[in-house]
Amino acid sequence: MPILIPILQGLRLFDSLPASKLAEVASTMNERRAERREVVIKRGETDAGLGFLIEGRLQTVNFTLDGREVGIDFIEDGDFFGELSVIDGQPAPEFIIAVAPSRVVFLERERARDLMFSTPQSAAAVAERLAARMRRAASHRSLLALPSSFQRVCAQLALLAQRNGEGQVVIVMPPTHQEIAIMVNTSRETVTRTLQFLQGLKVLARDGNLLVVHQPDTLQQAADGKVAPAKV
Amino acid sequence: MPILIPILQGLRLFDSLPASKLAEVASTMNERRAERREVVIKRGETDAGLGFLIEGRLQTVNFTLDGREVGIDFIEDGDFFGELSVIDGQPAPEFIIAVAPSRVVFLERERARDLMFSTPQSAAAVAERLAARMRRAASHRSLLALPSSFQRVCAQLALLAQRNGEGQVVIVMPPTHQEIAIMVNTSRETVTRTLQFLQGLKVLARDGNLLVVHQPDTLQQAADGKVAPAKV
DNA sequence: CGATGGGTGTGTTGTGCATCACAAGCCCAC
DNA sequence: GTGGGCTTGTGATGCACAACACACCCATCG
Repeated sequence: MPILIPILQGLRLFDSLPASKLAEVASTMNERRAERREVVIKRGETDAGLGFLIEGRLQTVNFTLDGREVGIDFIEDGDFFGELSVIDGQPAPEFIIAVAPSRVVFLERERARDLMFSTPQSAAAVAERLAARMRRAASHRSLLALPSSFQRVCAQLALLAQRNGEGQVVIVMPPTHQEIAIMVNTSRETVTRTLQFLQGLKVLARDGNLLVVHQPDTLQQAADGKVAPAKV
Repeated sequence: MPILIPILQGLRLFDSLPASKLAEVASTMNERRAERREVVIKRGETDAGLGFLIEGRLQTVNFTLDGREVGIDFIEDGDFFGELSVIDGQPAPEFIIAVAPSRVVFLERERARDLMFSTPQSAAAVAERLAARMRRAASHRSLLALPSSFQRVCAQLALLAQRNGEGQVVIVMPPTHQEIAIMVNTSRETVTRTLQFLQGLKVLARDGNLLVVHQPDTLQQAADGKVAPAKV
């Protein structure tokens, strides 16, 4: 799995590891492919180990008692996941589901723990990753406080957008309306209507499996409540 | 500050530290008192260091662009806070405010970092703490997905409730309605109405600066949507 | 090539709750 | 005490949006 090694290095977890050791670790990891909607880690599992997302996109979701889906976070390629159970040995608090065809590899729990805490550098790198996640969670929490669902959808879109090679701002493999809806506590229909509105303003345009953001600034203004659909 | 030492030990961050070293660390920490509504850490600060809450209760809050308050989390006594900036050196993402008269101590940033990552045990303890926070954040996220604000208030109350010495379930130093409201994305008035309803059912009762939960199970059912106020 | 099914687009209806407005407690300071 | 500041209680109003119900689109697959 030669392609794996640069990816692992990119994670900074393994900086202090000699290349030979890294290769050995990589050899113990088994790759797995996940299609859309496939569950990668089930809630309640304890031994899934530490996962790395090579490509694709995952979403952590939970379910309320009444069966409603709740989206917690998106995991983009290059990130890891399932670290909570690795760290504290407790069951996974939520499901992790592929929202795009994905390639993942797992590192067995004990091995991952050893790597994480064996050196101060790697421990610090792990802590930094967790801190980054906490910050994401906090900003997402603020997003949820936006008064109108229209704003929340726009803000979430702004978070998903990235600048690609040609200087365009795009959302690759856009999640379905439903998947966006559960992230921002709204209904699928409201997401549809918001996207319709934005496309009407030429802020967004669909292009195959790419969602092009033609006016990132307008999108941001919409998230801030400065642009809103006319009231009927 | 002799009382400080058992508290620090309780945090498990310092398990691997000899008592003499611990005493030395404790001596570098300066205690501070914070009254209600006082800001303990400002958003944007980078050098606050690692804080420990000896007694009282803190709340991490943020503000949306339009000036609306957003409650992120409550910090109970015995916990630490401000760890994100210590770990990654980035500015604090939100404000930390005392919601009850509190005593806090701070450990200077570099020193805290050293302690956190000097040994694998302490690094693991830190990671476990962060993991616990992530779990709290995730469950709070699910709470926010509850369809009715009535349920969200009840669920938040259930989270705040603790069993005290006499086997009663109580909420000590209950936060104000406003402080609860911003935690669960609702209005102060709705919190008031919910509490009125629960008191009418004798589920809750006010007793000085104590909120007694007479029927914890009913409270939980209310959070699950099984008990609700009659529609007008 | 039609069938199947997941995803998307759109109108309608009802209601939960934010918002406003103000009254009434409560508690601390002076 | 008594005043003045936060906190809590409660009614009236309007509107945003969830929920429902269908139509339509377009992949993919036998």
